[in-house]
Amino acid sequence: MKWDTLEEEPCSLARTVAVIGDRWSLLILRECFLRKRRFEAFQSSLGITRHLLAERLKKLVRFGVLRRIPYQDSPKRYEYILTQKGLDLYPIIMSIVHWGNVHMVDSRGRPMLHQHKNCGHMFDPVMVCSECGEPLTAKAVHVHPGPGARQTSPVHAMAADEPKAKAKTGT
Amino acid sequence: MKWDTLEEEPCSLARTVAVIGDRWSLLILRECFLRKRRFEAFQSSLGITRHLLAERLKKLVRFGVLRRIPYQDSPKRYEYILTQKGLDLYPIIMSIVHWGNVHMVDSRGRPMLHQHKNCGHMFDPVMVCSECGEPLTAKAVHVHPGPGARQTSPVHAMAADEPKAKAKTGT
DNA sequence: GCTTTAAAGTTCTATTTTAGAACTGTCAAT
DNA sequence: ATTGACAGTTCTAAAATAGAACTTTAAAGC
Repeated sequence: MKWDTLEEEPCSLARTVAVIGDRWSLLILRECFLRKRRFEAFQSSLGITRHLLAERLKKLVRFGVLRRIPYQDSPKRYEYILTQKGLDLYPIIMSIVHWGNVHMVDSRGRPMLHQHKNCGHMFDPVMVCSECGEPLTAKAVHVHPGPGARQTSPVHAMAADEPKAKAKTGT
Repeated sequence: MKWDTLEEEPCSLARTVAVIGDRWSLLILRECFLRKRRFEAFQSSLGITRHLLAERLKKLVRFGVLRRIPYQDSPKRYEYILTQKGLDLYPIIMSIVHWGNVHMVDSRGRPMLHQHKNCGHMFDPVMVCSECGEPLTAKAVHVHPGPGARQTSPVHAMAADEPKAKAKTGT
């Protein structure tokens, strides 16, 4: 499986991974959510090579996660800001941070705390069911193929109840 | 920044990315949450090279996300199952899937639907505040340095207002 | 008994990606 | 006239990945 085919897989996880599933993209997005917007700012705080940074920014813009906006004209200069599509990545970012908070902290404690402006409290993110509001666990969820599920050749589907099918050796 | 230093950054996102921040790890985890457990099963449904699969599985075991358990003795055979630490990745996986459902679907619709066993409904995951229960958005969250924040030079944690510090280019 | 098959890896080379550093072009300030 | 900031681009060396073949242990088929 190559990077460009990933994006076309009948799997929402694979498609999202095609956009943000590499270390640098996620770190760049962290900076974006911390209000960083400029090439130099990303580069110096991440230590990413300029070459890769340019490439990743282009990719994020191409996928509509960031928008490239001129902020001065003399020498044309641009900054990168999150689109709504990009802002919608917030639950992903927060759940990644939360897992790190719970499972990867050292003795000194959390590097960062989050305060909810609405209620004023320090909080953790919790993922709940849109219908009943209960916290979600893997075991409490049943997976069904949706309308966009693969139904072409019998080659590897990724639905929950995949039979034994596939063995991509046969085409 | 190298992969191994990433794990030691004073940032929960970076530390988590050190564990699961590459395309194959995330796809392997998808399979784990879909009840796949064996080397051959991962390999044939993902099309990952055997070499990389072996390496990624080792890494996930090393970080305590998967446990390697023998399921027969004659020729020793092992399978990989999620630990509690691994199961705790569920919100990350689900929010990735959800973003793909919202922003990366084609005309055919979602590849997969999720049903909550507790309430019986098809649902979407929603991330809420642990304190007030309201849905979270990036703009409604204020970030503070925590006890584990970087404290070497002047305060700059990777909080919202990092100056330019650490310009690796000089002085 | 001999060959094939299966699982779970390991080993090998060719190709692609990434790291690290230097270079480019445009303007403002010194 | 020179320096510095910004947003990149270009180059080579080093690292990671793809793709395929090979290994080991033991059961199954002939």
